[in-house]
Amino acid sequence: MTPPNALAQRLASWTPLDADALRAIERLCAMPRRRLPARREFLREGDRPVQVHILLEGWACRQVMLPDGRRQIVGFHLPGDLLWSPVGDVRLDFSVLALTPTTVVSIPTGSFEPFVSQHPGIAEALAMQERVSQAIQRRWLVNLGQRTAFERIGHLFCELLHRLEPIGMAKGQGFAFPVTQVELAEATGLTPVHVNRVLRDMRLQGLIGLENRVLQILQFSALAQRALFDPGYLAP
Amino acid sequence: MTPPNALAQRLASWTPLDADALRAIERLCAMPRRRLPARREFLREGDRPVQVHILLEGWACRQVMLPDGRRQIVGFHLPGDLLWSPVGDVRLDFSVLALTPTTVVSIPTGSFEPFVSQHPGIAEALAMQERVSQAIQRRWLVNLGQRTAFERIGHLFCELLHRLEPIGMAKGQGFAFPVTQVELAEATGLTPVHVNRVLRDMRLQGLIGLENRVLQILQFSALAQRALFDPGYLAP
DNA sequence: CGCCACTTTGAAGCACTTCAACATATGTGG
DNA sequence: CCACATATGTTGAAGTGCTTCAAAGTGGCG
Repeated sequence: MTPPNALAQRLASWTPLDADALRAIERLCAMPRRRLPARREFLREGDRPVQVHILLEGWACRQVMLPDGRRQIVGFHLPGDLLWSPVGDVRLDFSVLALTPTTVVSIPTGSFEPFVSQHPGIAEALAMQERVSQAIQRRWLVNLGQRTAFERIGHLFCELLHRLEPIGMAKGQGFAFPVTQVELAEATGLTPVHVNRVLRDMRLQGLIGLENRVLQILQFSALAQRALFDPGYLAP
Repeated sequence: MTPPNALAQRLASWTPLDADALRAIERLCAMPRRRLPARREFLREGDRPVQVHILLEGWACRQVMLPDGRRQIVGFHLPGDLLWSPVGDVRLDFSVLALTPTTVVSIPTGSFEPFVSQHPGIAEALAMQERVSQAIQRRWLVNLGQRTAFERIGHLFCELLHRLEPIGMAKGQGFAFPVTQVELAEATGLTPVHVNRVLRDMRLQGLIGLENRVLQILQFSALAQRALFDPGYLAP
């Protein structure tokens, strides 16, 4: 389904990569993979994973739980995303959950580090991808802090379209959207009930279509404008 | 006032550093410094700084502005924090503003990279500090998404006490707190009016004292409990 | 078929906002 | 050093965006 080299496609979108680097990435993705069913927890808060984990196929999310059961989704992961790379003996302060059936490749740090240092182009691409991830995280903070429910959801939809396009997972203005309304609520800091009402309004206004887990953004520019979406933070 | 080597103090709190590494940090901090008055913008959204900027003295904050004037503070910077290090040609998606008079040291990338690679201990300490910064960012997201006004403010106070302690900027349970109520509102996604009322409640309940820009946490464990604060994410 | 997860809608409530006014610090120029 | 302007803090009253509670409808899957 997804081309085997989602990672190569992502990295190449940041910096041009030569054939040598692309072959190296292929080799890396040939390492032991793991397939997970939807809704399976892959990494758990408190773990100290010793490998580099990269998502190759499917959607996943990062979440933090509070002791009283409240849960916040702090990010969505798409193919080519770095789920985690160990540093020192830092513990995971979040969990990673598959949202669809996924494929993850797990690379021993001992194989990953020389690989990166031997290919400066790849190192730079990884660094840029990391910076963009951080920018996305900041933008989520702005969303939760300053935006209305409509803006939060609209902004998320615009962001996802922009992230899915370069990896070939968008068809025109639409894409497969495996996130339930409950999860959408946990990502936007709203209640599922209110998410449902906002989605209804967006549909009634002809801005989006959402059926059978497929999201169509029918009027992108109108939605982007009302959600104050500016893609500048997603691409250097 | 602040010891000249706030950076050394911070890095050493992550990994033991030998005398050689400490001398190297001294040399680094001897590079051209800049002093800024309070409320001066240091880095501006859209900039492409070419140097590594490290905060040595004073408080600063990161903020993102929306086109309609709404503003979100996405983080507070304390002495020893890395304000920015350039990667590729990524643009800043946020601004950095001094909250007190500050001292910043700006190091050319050409001097910084060899310095890091020659001292693996420092590289590791920097990497851990970076990871903790990201964990803080995630925790802020959880705050804005899931927590009540009381919990947001209480959690922030607990976090700041924990961050200020290891750099010697806390006296017992108190510390200088240069953040205005307007800024506190912009950091917590609330209105200044409501921040004021929550602070009044905290005072009336004997949890905190806040006068003349000095914050006293009078009952830390009670505040931490009511704010669901768990310091695990701040230290490995 | 029947279960369970997800979606949808209504009605009532509340945490936080908005608006407005005043009080208190902070700073600045004459 | 005072007079004035401006930033910051404080309080009240009214409004609202979102939540909470409750119930019913829909769809996928063993």
